[in-house]
Amino acid sequence: MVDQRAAADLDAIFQALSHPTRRALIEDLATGPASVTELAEPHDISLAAVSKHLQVLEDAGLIEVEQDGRVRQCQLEAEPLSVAFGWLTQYRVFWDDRLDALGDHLENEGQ
Amino acid sequence: MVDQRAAADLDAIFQALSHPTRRALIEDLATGPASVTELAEPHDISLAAVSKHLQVLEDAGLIEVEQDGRVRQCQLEAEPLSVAFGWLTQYRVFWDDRLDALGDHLENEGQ
DNA sequence: TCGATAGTAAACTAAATGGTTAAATATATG
DNA sequence: CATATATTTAACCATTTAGTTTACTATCGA
Repeated sequence: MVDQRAAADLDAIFQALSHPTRRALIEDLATGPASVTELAEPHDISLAAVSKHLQVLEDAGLIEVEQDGRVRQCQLEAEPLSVAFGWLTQYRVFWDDRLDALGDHLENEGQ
Repeated sequence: MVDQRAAADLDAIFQALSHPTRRALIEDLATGPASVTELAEPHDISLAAVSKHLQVLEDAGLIEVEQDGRVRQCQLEAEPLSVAFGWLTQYRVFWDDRLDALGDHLENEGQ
C-alpha cells in the first residue's frame, strides 16, 4: 500500500530528478523546509520558473507544500526518493559484481 | 577519476531512467547482453524508436554497444546506475529517519 | 485602506522528446 | 551476384519542457 503508486511514479520521479535546478532545490530542502522565495534566491532564473520547478517536484511527490499565510513552506518528502532508490537497488548486485576494480567510490555510503 | 563525470551526467542518467521503455530495456539487459532487434521485440514501437532509446541509454553511459558483424550487441553498464544510486544515498538518512512508520518496503534490499 | 510582499496563472517562445515512415548502409547468405 | 537482415539516418510531426514577461490574487503591515 506504499508501493502501488511506485511503478507509475518512477517516470515522474526520475523526470523530476533529471533537472539540475530541481536537484539543487532538493538539496536545499534537505537542510530544512523553506519558502518559495527563499528557495528561489540562489537561482538565476525567475521566481515563476522556480515555482514551476517546485510544481514538478510536488507532482512527483518529492515535496509537500503547506500554505502559511501568503507564504508557502516547502518540505522534502523522502518517500519518492526511496522509491527511486528501490528501483536502482535491483541492479546493485550488478555494479557490486562488475565494479570491484573501480570499487570504493560508493563505499562511503556504507560507513 | 571515476567521479569527475558524475555530476554533469546526473542530468542524462536520470533523464534516461525517466522513460518506462528505457527502464524496461535496462531490465532486459540485466539478464544479459542482447541485440537491438532482440531488445525491440517485446516493445510495441518501431525498431527506429527503440534504436533512439538505446542511443539515449548509450549517451548516458548506461549501455555499451559492440558491433558484431551487422548486429549490435548491447550490454548494461552499471556505473551510471551506481552514480544515480550514490546521489540518492545522500538522502537515505532522510527516509530512514522519517519513514520508520511505513518502514520495511525497502528492507528487502538488505537481505 | 493602501502599498508592499509572496506566489501563481497566462500567454508566449525555443528547444527537446518520442514517435512515425521511408530511405540508406552494411553485412550475411543462397 | 542478388537478396534478405540488422540497424541507423533523415525528414517530419505533436507534445512537453524550461524559460520569459506580464498580469492577477492573496495576505501582511503601517
